[in-house]
Amino acid sequence: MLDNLGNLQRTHSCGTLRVHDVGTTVTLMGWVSRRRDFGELTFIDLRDRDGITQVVLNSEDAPEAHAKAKEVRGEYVIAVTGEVTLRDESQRNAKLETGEVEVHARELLILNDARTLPFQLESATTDALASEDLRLKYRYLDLRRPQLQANLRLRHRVLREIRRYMDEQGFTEIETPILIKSTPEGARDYIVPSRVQPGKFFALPQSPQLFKQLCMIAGMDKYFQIARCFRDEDLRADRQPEFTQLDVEMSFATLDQIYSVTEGLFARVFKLIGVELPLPFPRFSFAEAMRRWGSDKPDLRIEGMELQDLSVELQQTNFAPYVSALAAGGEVKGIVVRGGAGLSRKALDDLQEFAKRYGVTGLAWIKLGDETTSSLLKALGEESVARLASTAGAQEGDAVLIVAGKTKPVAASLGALRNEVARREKLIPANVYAPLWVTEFPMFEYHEDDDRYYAMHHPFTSPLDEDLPLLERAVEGGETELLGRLRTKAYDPVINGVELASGSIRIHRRDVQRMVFKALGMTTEEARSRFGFFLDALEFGTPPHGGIAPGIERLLMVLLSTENIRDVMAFPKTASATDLMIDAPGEVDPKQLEELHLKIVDKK
RNA sequence: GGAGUCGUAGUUCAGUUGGUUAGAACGCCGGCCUGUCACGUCGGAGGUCGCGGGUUCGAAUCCCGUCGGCUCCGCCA
Repeated sequence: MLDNLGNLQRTHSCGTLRVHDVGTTVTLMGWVSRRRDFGELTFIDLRDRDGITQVVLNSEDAPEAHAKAKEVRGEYVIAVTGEVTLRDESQRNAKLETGEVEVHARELLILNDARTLPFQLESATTDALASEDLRLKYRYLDLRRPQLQANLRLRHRVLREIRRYMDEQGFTEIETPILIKSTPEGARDYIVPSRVQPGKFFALPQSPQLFKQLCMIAGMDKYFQIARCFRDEDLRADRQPEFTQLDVEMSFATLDQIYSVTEGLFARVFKLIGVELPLPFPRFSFAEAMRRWGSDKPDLRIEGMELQDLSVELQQTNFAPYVSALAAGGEVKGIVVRGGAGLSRKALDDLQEFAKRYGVTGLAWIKLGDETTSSLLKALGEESVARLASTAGAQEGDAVLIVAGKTKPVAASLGALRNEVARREKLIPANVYAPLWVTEFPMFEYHEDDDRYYAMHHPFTSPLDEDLPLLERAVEGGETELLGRLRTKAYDPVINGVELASGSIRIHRRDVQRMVFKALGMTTEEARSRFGFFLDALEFGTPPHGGIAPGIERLLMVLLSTENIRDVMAFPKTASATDLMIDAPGEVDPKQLEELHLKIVDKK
């Protein structure tokens, strides 16, 4: 039989009672975390979001409540009224915040029962949790775990701090529409059919990009929004189809102003976890970051292990794979693993397999142990190998890992190897936060498959002032190959190897915007049909403006040192973009389809 | 689109030359217990070995397909 709550009110939460509460009568409500039954004496660990309090039920003092406690099972919801008492010295529990006291129940109400849970919230023997699909199906149970509760509360505090800070800095929070129009470039859109306009579709925003620029044109001056964004692309450990960005845009802003607002924001947020970020963040151009770390988001917690160019050294040799890579305009580069001479054959094989994922054909190595060993010894000879190692900067006891090929895969593989080796060899210090800016991203990226240039950031990114003549020559003068050299006023703040935001100064001049569209192979008519409203807006006095958009989940992942984006969202989707709890996406009623003028052609 | 990996009681896992009745721990149910807090103790129930097909006298185990979770590459302006 269940009891009614009636007018009974909680006086405390389960995490708050302390020695100074001893002697008072309290009412607690929560979930039964554990029950320990000694016949005439029963203990219940009562849990709510704040913690756990031990409740004691004694057959002598409160026979009725004690009898009722026999019916109680795990995760039952109960209310307990009783007296707070001090525990004997020997009976205290240092693991509980409330462990110096306990509540002697006078009355117990069973507010609700519970089926046996499909999985144990916390495993008693190991910290092995139930499989993730099961936990996702019963996400509301998984969320009862104190760790996830703490994560969501930090998320709340971060969002609250962000709103405070942005307000202090004079920004206005403005909401923009969720039902907008599909834009062909960029990520795949989630689309929504229109019932009222047969055959037409809305798209969900990948970001409020154009709307925030329009807010600048509207004279709002400083805009922000904590905005949900939608991208129909394949997922990763740090990517979900819908995620949240702090979207920011400001008028008349210089690069330095945006850097400083952003750094101030991160500093404030990191204070929530007691971390003082070193300000200002060091800045590196994209070119320098790629050259030195093989990544546009280098993890600067890892000391050194920068990419070393070995091309010059190897040009002289007659080792065919390297000579031909160099002849084809490629590179040979390596990284030095301090103390890596001890790497086993198997470890090196593993690293080779790892490197191959990034499009290089092999991974050569040199180990400077008691004697020098190398996969290149036969091909190059002892002397060349020794010289190579010294060019790379390796010393006694180190190893050098070497890859060859086109510039991009070489950087990608070594950049990834740097992180992987550091992770495996435990070269990443704990509780260190290493921020930086990566700046001057290229404007365009050449795609071999369809022989054209694509905007690397988005087509509203402003080129560097000094590179504007290049754009003009490329577009008006037909020197298309110059597009690859064009640099932009785009910037990403990176902390611990995680790209935490992305932003740029935008194009505010219509002549420049037209040239960029043209460079992307868009005719005037195409540009008009896609972005006509925006090109119109640019004609009416657009202030210089720029902004940035930190990813809230990424930020929380760094704050909480978790690798899994699902740890920082309440209701995430699986790697195949489904929701196992609500079983979405799902089919819809044929009537709905008909109303929307849709027909399923092939269900497979 | 591609690759790797996992899928066995409610849960986490073990289970190899293919062979009797598929095990352990936790959880669950019942008994006992007045100071436990991962309580203890005695007893009990609980299995479509993800699903489908094949090979075989015989399949959790071998083969093919398929579904699902996770991770990575491509993708993510």
